[in-house]
Amino acid sequence: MARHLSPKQQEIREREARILDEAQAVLLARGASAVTMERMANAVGVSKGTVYQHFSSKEDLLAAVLLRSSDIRARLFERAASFQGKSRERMSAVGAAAELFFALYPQHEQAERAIKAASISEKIDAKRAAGLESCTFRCFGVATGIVRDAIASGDLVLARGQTVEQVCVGLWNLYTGAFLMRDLENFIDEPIVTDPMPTLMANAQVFLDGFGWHPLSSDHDYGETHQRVLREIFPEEARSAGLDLARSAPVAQPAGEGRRRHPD
Amino acid sequence: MARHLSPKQQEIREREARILDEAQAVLLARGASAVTMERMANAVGVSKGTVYQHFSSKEDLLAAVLLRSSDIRARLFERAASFQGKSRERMSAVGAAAELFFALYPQHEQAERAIKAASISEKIDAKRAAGLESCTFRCFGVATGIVRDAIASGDLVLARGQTVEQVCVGLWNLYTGAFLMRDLENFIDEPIVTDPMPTLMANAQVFLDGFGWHPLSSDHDYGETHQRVLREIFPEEARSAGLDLARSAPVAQPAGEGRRRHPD
DNA sequence: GCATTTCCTGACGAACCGTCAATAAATCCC
DNA sequence: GGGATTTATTGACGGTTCGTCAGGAAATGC
Repeated sequence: MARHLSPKQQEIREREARILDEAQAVLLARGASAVTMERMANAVGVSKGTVYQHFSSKEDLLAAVLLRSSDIRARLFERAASFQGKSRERMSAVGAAAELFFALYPQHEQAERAIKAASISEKIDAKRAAGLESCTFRCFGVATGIVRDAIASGDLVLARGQTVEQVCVGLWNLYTGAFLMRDLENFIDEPIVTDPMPTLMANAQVFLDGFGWHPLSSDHDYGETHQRVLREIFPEEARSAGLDLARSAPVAQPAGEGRRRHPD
Repeated sequence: MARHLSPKQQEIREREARILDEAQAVLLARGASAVTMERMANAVGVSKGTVYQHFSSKEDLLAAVLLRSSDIRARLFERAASFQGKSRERMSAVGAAAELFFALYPQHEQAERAIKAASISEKIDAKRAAGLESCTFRCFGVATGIVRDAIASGDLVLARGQTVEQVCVGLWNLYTGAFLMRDLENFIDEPIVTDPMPTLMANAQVFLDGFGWHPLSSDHDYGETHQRVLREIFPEEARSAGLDLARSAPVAQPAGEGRRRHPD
């Protein structure tokens, strides 16, 4: 990595971060269409041309926002995998990491949708595109590693035709589908699930039960594991996310009302 | 419903369908950014202003595309629920409907992403927005009905804290997550799953096994059920989708290569 | 066949993207 | 320090698209 940055280079680098901060904030508050290059320029006190020196296009800027949060997600996953416990507890720790990420970086989904809707991946810097891909692979790598450990230790025995990837893809789909749902519900009046998060966690455990990954959820309190993961691995993050570290087993809630809507 | 349309009204109505056809085709072939109001106007031989008489904005046009396919999806779900068989077979039939829809209307996801990325739901006609919402509820209604039947017949016994909605939301998330993945993979070089469809179907069964929904997949060949559903309920659609009606149990495939990419 | 309503048009203003020649600032080197 | 050279910055500009609307064309009513 490049050490010894000149004052100017230092300033440029820091400005890039400020542009990303601004883009992230606007993305979350007013949607991707409100992220205009001119607005970003004004927000950090430069002209449009200068913003284009950082990002080759609007899509590239959004990709940079996405890359920043994707990297954080990959780090959270990697930290989660270091949890000391049985294989299925470690996988649950990754689930907790996903939940945290979901709470802490709500603009991630927005950015992802905006990029995929508009592009035309040619508009994104090749290095950034490769970085994004690599973040996804790091996440999958963590998950497949845990599944392999589970098989090696005998906690998990895959049935004929089942694969390690299948387990990971299923969990990934379950989570991304739930994250998608959260975002879509900002658009409709009557939410389908009142509180999607506990439902998601419960469903992930059901899915793992379906593979017969031991210990089954009937034999172990994964809600407790989840709390332990938050306390032991992510105390800082859990606090910022406003998660109650004392709450117990997460299950679907009966009912509620008055959910926030898409801000304008 | 309005009967007796004057020739002019007939023409207007038919023109609207042609605009939707064109938008759908362009959406699929070149992405949402290529769907411009002027292009649509030229495609059907009218001026831009006339297109705006049908759709109040570009987002509204895309919402109309989405509504058309959403309605078809709801119909497919409703037909699937009429499959004669055990409760879990009926739920598998809904899964088959989802698969068919997925294959037949690939632009659906594109439209959904484009709308949700840009809007600002205020830009969409209220009636259309309500229609979209209602399609989702019809789909969920089908699913919850089957789950309730399963409980009533004793095929499914929910554990403490589990809810009917949880089952449906889990399946929905699994499917939407997988559909999302298919689209995203058009953007990356090395696909994570070679053939996502069989993996998805297998995972849905794993998920239902996790709830202990009888008969378990170890006691019944749901691949065979799937084929029967295609033959008995959706012969027409399965043929257009190019699905092999003779193929047996769908499971994850080992490997392959040369997948299509985002067309340009 | 004429009055009225309804529909259609394309020019227009506004917003945004991305470029680039001119200008300003930073850096290098003696 | 200061002049030469490299690098960074600016904002006006051309191009595209959105959505509007006054005026003209076509359909409908009587």
